[in-house]
Amino acid sequence: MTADTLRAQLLAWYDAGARDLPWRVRPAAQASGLRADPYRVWLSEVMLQQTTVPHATPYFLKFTARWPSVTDLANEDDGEVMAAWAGLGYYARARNLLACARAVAREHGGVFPDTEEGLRILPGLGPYTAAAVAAIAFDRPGNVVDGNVERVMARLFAVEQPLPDAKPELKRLAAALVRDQRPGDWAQALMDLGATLCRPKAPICDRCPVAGHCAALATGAPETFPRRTAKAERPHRYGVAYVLTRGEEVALVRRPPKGLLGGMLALPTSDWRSARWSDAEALDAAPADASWRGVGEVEHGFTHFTLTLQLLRAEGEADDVIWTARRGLDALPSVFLKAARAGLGALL
DNA sequence: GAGACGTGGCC
DNA sequence: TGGCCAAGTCT
Repeated sequence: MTADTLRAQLLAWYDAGARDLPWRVRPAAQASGLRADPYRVWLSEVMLQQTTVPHATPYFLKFTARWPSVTDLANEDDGEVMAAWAGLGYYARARNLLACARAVAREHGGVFPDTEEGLRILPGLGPYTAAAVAAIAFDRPGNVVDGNVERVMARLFAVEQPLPDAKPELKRLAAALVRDQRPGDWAQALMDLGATLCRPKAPICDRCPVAGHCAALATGAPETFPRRTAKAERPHRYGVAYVLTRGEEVALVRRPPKGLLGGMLALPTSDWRSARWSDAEALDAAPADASWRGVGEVEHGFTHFTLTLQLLRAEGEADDVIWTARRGLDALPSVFLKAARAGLGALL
């Protein structure tokens, strides 16, 4: 059958050239009985949600060196894990990571459930991650569908319906290719194809092992798949960030546990709104009575809005802040690291 | 179920 | 340079 031919071609390509990634056990090694560690598979999958391999890899190495097992992670303090995650983004992932590790440690004796259904209940494991961990770590057949797989399906079958409406159809097409044989390798082969050859822009079709099956290639413009509906434009917001120093230390605050940058350390800020802040308004919202002076601004793009942070700097005292040495600033999310650097640099 | 939720790289 | 994009989940 065509589907089985396609599978055989893609798996052969994967066997010959699977990427060597720190959390992966390559097919040849699996043949000698080596299996992937569920903890490492889970950790990598969570870090890779909406995140590129180059960005996630150093974090994965840092986490596994510091917390070699899920129990080690479960026993760590929240602040330490949030600080280690700083810069990776989507911080709800870090909060759920800890909640999941503690659930596995407390309710499952430190052993991950070995089925998709069992995994799906854990915090931070949605349909994709539960299926991926079940397939990769436990060799459970399942339909592992992420953005790569959606793109590959949209191209193989030249799906005209635009994303995100096409998601159910793409998932159905992917399901029709799943078999009981080598489910983990199949999932990773599909994702490797999407990441290396069947890329969003400039796909490398002349090296694709399944180009002969690709309806999008046959149209002459494979890169135009998947179709997408136009996105709404991002609004702009303004806020004031306060860089308060006491000698070599900087005043930080802990953000509320939910919402944007929830649970992370931050510079004190005003509210964020659609209008720029006047000097008087900015002084009014300051966390301390001090000789504030403007030291410029920084701009930062979030997923759903663009933020301009007007920077005010002063030397002084304040209550309810966390005084932090400059070295500790690497626990800040990128937006505040950028603001802190700009504000402190202005003082030199 | 539509919107919230980060970041850095690329062209 | 600014919009697009990357191994999604939660509410």
